[in-house]
Amino acid sequence: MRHRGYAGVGMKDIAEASGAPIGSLYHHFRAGKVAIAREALRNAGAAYGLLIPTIIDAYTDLGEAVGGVFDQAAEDMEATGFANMCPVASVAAEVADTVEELRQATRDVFDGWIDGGTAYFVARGLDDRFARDLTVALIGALEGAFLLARALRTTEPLLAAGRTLAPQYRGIALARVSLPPTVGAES
Amino acid sequence: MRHRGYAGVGMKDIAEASGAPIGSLYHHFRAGKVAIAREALRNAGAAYGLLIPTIIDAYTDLGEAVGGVFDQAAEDMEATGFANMCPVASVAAEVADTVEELRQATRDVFDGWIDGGTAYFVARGLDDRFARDLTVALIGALEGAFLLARALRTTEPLLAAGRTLAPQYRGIALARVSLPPTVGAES
DNA sequence: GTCTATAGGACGATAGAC
DNA sequence: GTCTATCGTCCTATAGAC
Repeated sequence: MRHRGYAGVGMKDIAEASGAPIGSLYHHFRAGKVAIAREALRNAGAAYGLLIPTIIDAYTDLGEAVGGVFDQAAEDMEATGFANMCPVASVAAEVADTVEELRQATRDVFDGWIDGGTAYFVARGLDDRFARDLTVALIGALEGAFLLARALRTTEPLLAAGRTLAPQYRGIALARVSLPPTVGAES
Repeated sequence: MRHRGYAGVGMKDIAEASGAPIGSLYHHFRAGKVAIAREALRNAGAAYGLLIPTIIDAYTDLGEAVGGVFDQAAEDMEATGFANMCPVASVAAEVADTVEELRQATRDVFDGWIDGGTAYFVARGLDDRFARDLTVALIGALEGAFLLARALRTTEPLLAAGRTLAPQYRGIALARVSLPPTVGAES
């Protein structure tokens, strides 16, 4: 679904990919396709929520950390042949104006990432409001750079975002603490 | 198409919206739906290419200019009820891995915006490479913030992006020249 | 609970009268 | 060039045998 979009993937595809026949899907997800998509978004959200904090955990300087996030993203993207890096973004763009129930699911995922990231940065010693702005801007810049990189098939957008965002944070220290266990785990 | 996605809009919808019957569409666009989408992307790209430069043209300080872009975007978005601000982004996300021909069309649009924006900033006195990084990062940050804002139905992502990007550019002067006539006009 | 068969309708595309 | 009628295929969802 991250590759073909919500409207672009059929129940037949889901059945084929999961190995189960269509009837079984409707037995477990009585609400049909929307329910499956909702679950998929929830799962993807939980799985990816810790990704940014995990990368940043290796750094003690905020500038290097931010640069590291985009460098890592660029590397991964090139290694995977510019596949879709974020399992939520393309669906979010598609359903925001059309399937209100799924829009809410994507909102919950993003809210979870923002709250989790903010809590992580606060735990690392940053001010509340600063941590939240940074998290929101970081996720936004990443999603936008992913979009451009996939369309252009170049890592330039990711590298440019890193070069643009990182320098101003050089010299801001990140306190050395380990990942809090609950960060971003739930939406 | 910006609202419902490429797969989500049918030829019937296009015919209805345009007033012409389906047969006429296939007469003018022999390649069918893909050709129509390609043209729509080209048009949207040309129409929106001058948008950022137009906003920035009112400023002489780069920091205020960048802040102004995001503030303006936030205002527009709230005023339109969080409708899709960019007619290319959602389609780009959808077709990047699926319809190669349309991926190339979105690439051409983005390339045009990047080249046009870079040329604009250079005309305003910025260094080549700096201008290009700034343009790419700006477009990326905008697209990402649009995505988050539509999902969350909040202007926070746009405002946070502005607060995060703008301050480092305060004090950098933009030379006072008018818009070059060719900027971003063609892909 | 699992799975097959199929309903009912929308899809992109075409044929061909005007 | 314009438009209508329709093709064949695919869709989501369901019914019902096992």
